[in-house]
Amino acid sequence: MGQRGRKQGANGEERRARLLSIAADEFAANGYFATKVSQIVKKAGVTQPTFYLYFESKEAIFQELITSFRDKLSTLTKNSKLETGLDHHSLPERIAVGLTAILQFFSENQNLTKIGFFMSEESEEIKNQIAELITENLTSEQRDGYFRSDMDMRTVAESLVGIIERLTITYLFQGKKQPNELAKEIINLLLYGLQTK
Amino acid sequence: MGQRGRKQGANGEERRARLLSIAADEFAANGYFATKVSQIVKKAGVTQPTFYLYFESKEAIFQELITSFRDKLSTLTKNSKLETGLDHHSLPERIAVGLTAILQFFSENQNLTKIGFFMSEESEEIKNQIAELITENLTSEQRDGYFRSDMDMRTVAESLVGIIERLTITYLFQGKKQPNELAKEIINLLLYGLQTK
Amino acid sequence: MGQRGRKQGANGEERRARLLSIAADEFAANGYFATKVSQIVKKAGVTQPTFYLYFESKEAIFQELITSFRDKLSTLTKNSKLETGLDHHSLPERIAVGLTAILQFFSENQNLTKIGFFMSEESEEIKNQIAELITENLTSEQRDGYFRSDMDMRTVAESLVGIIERLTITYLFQGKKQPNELAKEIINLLLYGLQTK
Amino acid sequence: MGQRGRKQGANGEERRARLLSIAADEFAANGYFATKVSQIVKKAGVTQPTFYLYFESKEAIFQELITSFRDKLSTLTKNSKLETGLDHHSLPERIAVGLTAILQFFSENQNLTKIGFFMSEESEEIKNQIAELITENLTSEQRDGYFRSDMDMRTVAESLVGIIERLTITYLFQGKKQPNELAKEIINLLLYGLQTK
DNA sequence: TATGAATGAGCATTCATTCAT
DNA sequence: GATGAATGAATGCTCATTCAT
Repeated sequence: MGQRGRKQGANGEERRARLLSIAADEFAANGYFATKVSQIVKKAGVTQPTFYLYFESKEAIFQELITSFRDKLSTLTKNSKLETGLDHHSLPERIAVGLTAILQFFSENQNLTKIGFFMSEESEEIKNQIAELITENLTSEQRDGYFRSDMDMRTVAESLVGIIERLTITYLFQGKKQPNELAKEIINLLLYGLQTK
Repeated sequence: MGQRGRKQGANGEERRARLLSIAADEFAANGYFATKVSQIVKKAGVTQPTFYLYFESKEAIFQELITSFRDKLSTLTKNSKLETGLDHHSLPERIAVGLTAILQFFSENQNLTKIGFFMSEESEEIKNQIAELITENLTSEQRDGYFRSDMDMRTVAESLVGIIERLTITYLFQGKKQPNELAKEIINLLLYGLQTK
Repeated sequence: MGQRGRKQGANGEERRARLLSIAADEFAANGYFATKVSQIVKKAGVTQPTFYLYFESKEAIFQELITSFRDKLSTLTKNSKLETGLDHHSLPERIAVGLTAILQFFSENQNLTKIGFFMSEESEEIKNQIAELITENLTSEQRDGYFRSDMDMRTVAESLVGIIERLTITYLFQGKKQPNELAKEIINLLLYGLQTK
Repeated sequence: MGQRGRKQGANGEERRARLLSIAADEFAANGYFATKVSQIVKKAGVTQPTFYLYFESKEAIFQELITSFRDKLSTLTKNSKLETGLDHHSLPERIAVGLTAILQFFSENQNLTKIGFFMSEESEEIKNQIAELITENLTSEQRDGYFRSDMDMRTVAESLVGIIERLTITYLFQGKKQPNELAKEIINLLLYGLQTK
């Protein structure tokens, strides 16, 4: 036997997944344009035509990564909505749960996050979508009396997105802080502010 | 006569500035890779060799734009440092001054801001630099007792940078809010937080 | 059961014929180069390796179609030779018989005719061969006194081939005229000409 | 001086014309698909980008050749219309003038003729257009009493086109007959037919 | 100072064909 | 007999950059 001329256990699905993963590495490292199909296939140990066996085009594989990111993030964001009837004491830690999950996802999927959140033309759109979802959650929570009533929750949501994206890069991706730590700090800042007590 | 084949009053300096400005338009609109030197010169009404008379390369003109952005932003950020001895009442509006100036600059230089803040490989570096400067300011201000002492000012600075970048795109560039309005909202959020009073 | 993954009753011969027929469709519709083996097999519901089980190559299947056309046409042309001893009255309709048979064949085998007569590199050769055969017939018939003796029968034969090919496309393939009608018109023109009587 | 790195006297227009001419050679010899841009530029002694300096694409240069052929042929065909009031004696030689001009054009532009008349997807369209123009001429001439009134002139026109295309290939392009000879023979056949007098 | 003309180097994509099973 | 998977070898086209003038 010996699998001559073929990578160990490389059936179609695996090959596809492997290409997708390597493509994510490359796109994340070099950006869309500087990433060459030739590099991807080289690292995957296949030839160029094989690439086109699994993906329509370079653009298509990139889109697939983005869509994957967007879908997962959407779900996580929707799931982070607070239930009603919480008492104010438990609020911070309840919020932390959803935020930690999102940061955890970013932490575990750095390449995907870089691509979807920072390098694609759709990044803005994705962030807008997330901000929109967060706005819905916050507004609803504001009505439940969890937050000050004199603030525009869309602005808060956009700010939160900005904070998340920035701290994700500077702390999470650098391994300087853990998702739950970061979540707590963000919440601490956003709930109580900087003012001297 | 005498000006045939040449734009009215297009001496070297003007031509250079014109190229730089058009390049900023193009880079901001299409990104680095999708912007072609051929497009820039076409819009500028000059030939390709002329472009290389003024700029070393496509990369070089891009860098020049970035450097210009970085320098101006650095200066503004440094200038936003608070003087000592302020009383707590005037704090918010004093902070707003510097922040407004920065947002004003972004608002008036959208192309440059897009390029320097959102599309270049140096964007991270620039934001880090800004965050560093802000951290210094905040830490100093914290020591002056303006802010809670139990918060890591680097994290706050990074958060602030994130908020600024996000609101710049979603509100400032859309013309939805003015620099000073936005500055106030940001400060309001960061000083007092979301908690129900 | 037992036929799973295989078209009902698709034994080797049938499958081969099916591929041949579909290939004829495709070649006739799109030409040699624009026809892809992948298309042919897709329409035939088989895989590419199966194609190569029945045919040496894309070129080979094309050649087989051409050869088939050429052989059938040769036979028909040879059969259209007039017998000796005809009287001049019956001449036109006797000629019409052979010509009709050829046009009938074209009409019933449009794909094959397009391929063999109009799209292959051998088309010229095929037409030459037909012209040669017709020349023999005409010359023989000229010797029998059926035609003017002052005309070069090779030129006439080539002209006839030209007329046939043109009217085949413009009338026969469009369904505008029937083989026997067309035959009569051609003969009418070639025998009596355009001159005002 | 010495024109180093540049072909003798190769300004833009000449280069373009040279490429066009070589492309005509190649297309005529090998067909559209088998002709590679790389071959054309090699024979022209330029690089591939130079090709794209003058032509949008391989398709575009091919179309330019076809359009050129079509336009010239259209003009010649229109010019071949007979004036009214000719007496029947001079008819044949008057017809011969226009036909000779067309054949002369084919003879002097073999490559262009091959491409436009025999190898392009538009060939049918071009022939139809020519047949249409000829039909107009013939019908008008028929009304002037030059031709039998019981024949459908569209059919005759198509037949004439068929004859012309065939004899062009077999006699003209082979150098076996001159345009005027061929014109006379065609007219002789079409006017008087094959019948024994 | 300015340009018409040219190119080196590269890239995404295609397709007929072939193994190993 | 049949196929899932793979590829060798091209090919059209692009673009930043540079001469010769």
